[in-house]
Amino acid sequence: MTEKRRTAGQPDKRRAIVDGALALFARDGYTRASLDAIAAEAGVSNRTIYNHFADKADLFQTVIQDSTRRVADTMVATVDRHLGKVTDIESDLVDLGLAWLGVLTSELAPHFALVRQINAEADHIPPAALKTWLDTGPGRVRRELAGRLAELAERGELRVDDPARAAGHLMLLISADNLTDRTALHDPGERRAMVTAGVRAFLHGYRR
Amino acid sequence: MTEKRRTAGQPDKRRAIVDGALALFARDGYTRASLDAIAAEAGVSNRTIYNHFADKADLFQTVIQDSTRRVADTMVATVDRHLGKVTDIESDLVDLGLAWLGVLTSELAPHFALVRQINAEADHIPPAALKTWLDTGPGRVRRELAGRLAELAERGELRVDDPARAAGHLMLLISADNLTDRTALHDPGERRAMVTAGVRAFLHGYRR
DNA sequence: TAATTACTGCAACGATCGGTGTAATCCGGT
DNA sequence: ACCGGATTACACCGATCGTTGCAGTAATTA
Repeated sequence: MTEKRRTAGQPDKRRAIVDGALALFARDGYTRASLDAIAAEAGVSNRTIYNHFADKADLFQTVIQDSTRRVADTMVATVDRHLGKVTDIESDLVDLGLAWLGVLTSELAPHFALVRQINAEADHIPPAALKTWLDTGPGRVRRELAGRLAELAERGELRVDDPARAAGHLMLLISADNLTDRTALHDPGERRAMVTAGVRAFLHGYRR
Repeated sequence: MTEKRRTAGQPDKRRAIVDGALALFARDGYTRASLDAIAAEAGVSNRTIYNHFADKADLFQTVIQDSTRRVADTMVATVDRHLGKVTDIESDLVDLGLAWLGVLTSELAPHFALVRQINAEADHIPPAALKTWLDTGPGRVRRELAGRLAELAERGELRVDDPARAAGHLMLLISADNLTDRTALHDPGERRAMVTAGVRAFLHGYRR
């Protein structure tokens, strides 16, 4: 044996399958996305999919784990890049928010459609898999952001009782319109307005 | 003719169908929910569904419109009840938040699972239907809440540049954990903590 | 009473889909 | 040149599903 294999089949085929499956699962959902369509999207035979994965559910969970790890890596790096050294907290948070929205509309965009599928399909996903996704995906990003906010609190820049909750609030406020009018994400002016308003709300609130 | 009919069939059967379809569409999604299962849930013959609706898509859109109107009515009434006369803004907002979460976990809960299905299925829903849903559902509630916040701003209680955006922020902060750890919604202590933290963030922000 | 309407149960059709078996082919390693 | 695993195309099975047709029945109306 020349190379140790963690999984069956050729790695490039496996990658093509996972990528194609992500595109179709994200757009069509678990039930509507057929394995024939996924095979065609991946440029692979239907039969080959079963050489790499036990069944459709196995492929789905693999796609979730793979895409989640990639996006969480990017998100964590984005948080560290913008909150590693903070000079002006308001403008730095705005920059973080703009970078955040940049990820939402990047080539990683299908992942967030997949997240919507997960949220809709939660009752039909094994609880253990849901737990793993929550912990390695949004949970991990939130912990990273919470740590940065705690640092800023120790330096006296912020007043944060519960860093994890504050991180959740900031994530929501930065991409507020992502949950209602998603078309706003593609207009640069709207993006800036949404982020600045979110950051201002996060910092100052609406009292008085 | 003794009574004018806006739609075919007997009204009670129609109501049973729409209610059963809501339960199954919300839990299983559009594709997975079968018309046989919906008919069984409604205590109605499969064939009767086609007496009231053209096809599955027609039923789905009807369910969306029906459930959306009901929930929006409840939400608007909740907003008016808690923000009609405001004495202590912080405690009144907390009460609104608790009532808000009460709706999320009430017998109207299936609606919000349906909303998750809509968000996942958006690419497969006619844009006109999506627009109508957004306008008569969350949009309507947000406008109502924005009007109340604008009142409070005029009275000098709040500082609000964009009432619609502020309303969106408040809605997000009040039910922050609804988008990640939905199990927190069923623990009274967690609910109170989530709402109070959200309201405090909305009013005061995290600066200093 | 007669007629209209709605509901029901059942069968059936065509299509789609997940999954499997099989035989042929391709390709890297020895 | 040989071998073994990987890939492919194709056919197939059983199940599910949306939808329709049809005949019978109950209820409401003229």
